[in-house]
Amino acid sequence: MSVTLKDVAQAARVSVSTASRALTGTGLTSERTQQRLVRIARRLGYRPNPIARGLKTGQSRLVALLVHNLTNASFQVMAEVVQARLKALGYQMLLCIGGDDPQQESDTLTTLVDHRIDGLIVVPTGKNGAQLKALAKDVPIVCLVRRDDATDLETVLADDPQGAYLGTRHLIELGHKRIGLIVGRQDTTSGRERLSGYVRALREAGIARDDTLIHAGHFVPETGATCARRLLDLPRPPSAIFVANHEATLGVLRVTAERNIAIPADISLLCYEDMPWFEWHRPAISIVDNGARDLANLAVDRLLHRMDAKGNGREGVREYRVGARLIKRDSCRQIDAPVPGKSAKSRSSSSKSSAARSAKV
Amino acid sequence: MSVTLKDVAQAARVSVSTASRALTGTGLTSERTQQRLVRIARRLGYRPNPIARGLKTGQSRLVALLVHNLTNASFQVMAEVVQARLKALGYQMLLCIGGDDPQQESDTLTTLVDHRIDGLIVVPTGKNGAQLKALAKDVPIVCLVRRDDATDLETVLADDPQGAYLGTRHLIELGHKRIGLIVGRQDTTSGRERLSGYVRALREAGIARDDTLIHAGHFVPETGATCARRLLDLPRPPSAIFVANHEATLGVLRVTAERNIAIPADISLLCYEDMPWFEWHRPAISIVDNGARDLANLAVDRLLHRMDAKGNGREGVREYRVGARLIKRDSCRQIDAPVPGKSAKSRSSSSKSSAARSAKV
DNA sequence: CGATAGACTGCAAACGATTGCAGAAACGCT
DNA sequence: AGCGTTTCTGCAATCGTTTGCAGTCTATCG
Repeated sequence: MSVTLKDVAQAARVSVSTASRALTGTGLTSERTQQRLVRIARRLGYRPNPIARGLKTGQSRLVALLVHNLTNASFQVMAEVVQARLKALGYQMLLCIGGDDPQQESDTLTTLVDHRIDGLIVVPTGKNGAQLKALAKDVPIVCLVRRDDATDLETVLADDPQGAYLGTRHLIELGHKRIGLIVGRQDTTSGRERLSGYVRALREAGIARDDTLIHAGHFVPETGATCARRLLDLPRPPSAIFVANHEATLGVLRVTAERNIAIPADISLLCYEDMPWFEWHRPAISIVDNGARDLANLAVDRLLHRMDAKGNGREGVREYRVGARLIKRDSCRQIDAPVPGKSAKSRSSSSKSSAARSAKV
Repeated sequence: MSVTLKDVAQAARVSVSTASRALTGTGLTSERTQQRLVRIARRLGYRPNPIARGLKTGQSRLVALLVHNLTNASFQVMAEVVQARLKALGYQMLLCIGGDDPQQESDTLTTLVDHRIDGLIVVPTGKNGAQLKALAKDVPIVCLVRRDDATDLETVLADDPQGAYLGTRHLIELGHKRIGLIVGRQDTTSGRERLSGYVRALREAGIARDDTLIHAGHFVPETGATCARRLLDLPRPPSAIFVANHEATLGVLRVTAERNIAIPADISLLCYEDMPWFEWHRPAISIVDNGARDLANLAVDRLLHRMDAKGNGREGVREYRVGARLIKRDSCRQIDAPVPGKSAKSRSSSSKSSAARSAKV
């Protein structure tokens, strides 16, 4: 069917081994035959068979990326970045979707090593540490976004403590004193770390922590809705909500829309992790960007590094943090300074919705 | 490193060939040895090496899916569906992102066949027909969502004429007479077909086609914004907008928000292809669902079919349509019947935003 | 001019499976 | 018992590469 090395060798009247050496550029052939073979190979349209090559070399030119889903915007950009980087290097990406389910993760992992992947970037569920550790002996592995505490794998993490800190500080600087926090489950690293960043910012600003303003929950929109309602139903509702649970954002938005609460006039909103439509939304939604793109890039860097330095001793650094950054858009507003009689303009601009709110809430 | 067939054979004191036959279940071994070998293989943790197997059989157990991006929600669910189906069948999915760029598509295609993929599902750019056609001789291929007119490949398409027809009819049934259409480029199948569905519904209802209400453009949010503005700036603006260009939706939404136009009070909005947040948005956005999930499933079905019936003569059907369906949510409203003096309630509910609109538009 | 190093090249054995062919064993039949 | 079938097993080739080893050739040096 397709043209093989043998065909090229025959056409050039050399042996297969010479052809191989010339085309892989192992430098053990004379300049002249090398060039000649390259030319002939091109003319014949020779393309090496990765399967045959893989059988001999034990490499597949396949790198797998295992994420939970593709709904999460961060995973989307990670998949896109990883795929683009790898393709440029002549690798193909095997994209696997594990659904954050340990069983699926485990199955997938075994079939992946069966396929002799050359490397793996994985967002671990955290429940298959032993297996991952074992596989790491055969295949370079880099963990992404989450750490699997049962392993000592190299891990690329978002700087959630810092991100949450930056976000909270931003709100504080805008004059907010009562800041609601909607955050992820506290049995996840990101959930805990974001809470701690929030707390730190508060502490630095000398604002007392108020636990009625802090709500943790699952990574689903419903969480956002129920938490938002609780926050808004408080006797003294917050003037800003920091939704540090990406998946909860939709729920929060729905509740504010239902209650006709204007953003940012009535309440400021700061979210976590970007979505393509955030900047198209009116008001455009300010966020703390977890740096999905950078995370993916760094993960690829680290993976490539390990793939090159095959099996050399363990290195020093095993955990990398990618800086988070604040992207200010239009969903957070400056709280009127406590100086009276100067806030006429801003008040009037929000009067309509404030009225609507007091009427409905 | 890992346990090979030879190891199993040795442990069982049979030849490699017998082991192979027993484990692949080619039925040429006695029941007893078969069972024995299976047991031993399991005990030893034998897992066949797909690379070695692939070299001999010419199969890789790899199926590729080539889409334009992962931002589009339809592609996301397609990727998830395809991956899930394939995994269940013991295939791995190679996900490639071509960015709707012919050059990238072409490159990707060649490396994919290099890797001896067993099958390919592709959303074609339409510019590499010749190449696709050539590859189809070696690999089963199914086109998805778009047709490549230069080929006679089996193709799974959304029923866009019907979808657009359903959507338009829905709006007409709600009493709308002036329906703005924002649709995709007219050099794409979907762009043309959706326009035709719209026109047909209008014709059936005896509504004259008004070309000032029809805007076609690229598949980007900006298109939505500019088209929406044109529509709204019309002397007699439409009472409903049908955004039959998925990517344009964000732009439309932004413009209505900026101009404080209430949906559906001031204008009804019907979109095309679902997004996870559409039902969380307030108002929840009504859509015509293109059936991404069904499309993906059918594509997999057809591909598997071709992969089984390897190389048998061409069949009859080469084009499949997957039905679109209307999902009614809250962004389209019934236009007040032309009977006067009975519309007090609905008018009052929209009065605020109408006022705002007249003030700003 | 002969020896020797150096630079290329080819032979053949892998890699781990599948598979055609032929031999061996078991069985039934006359 | 002898023979033909049937059923199972093993040998060895094969898929397309890579690579250790040994051999050939040329050039250089004493």
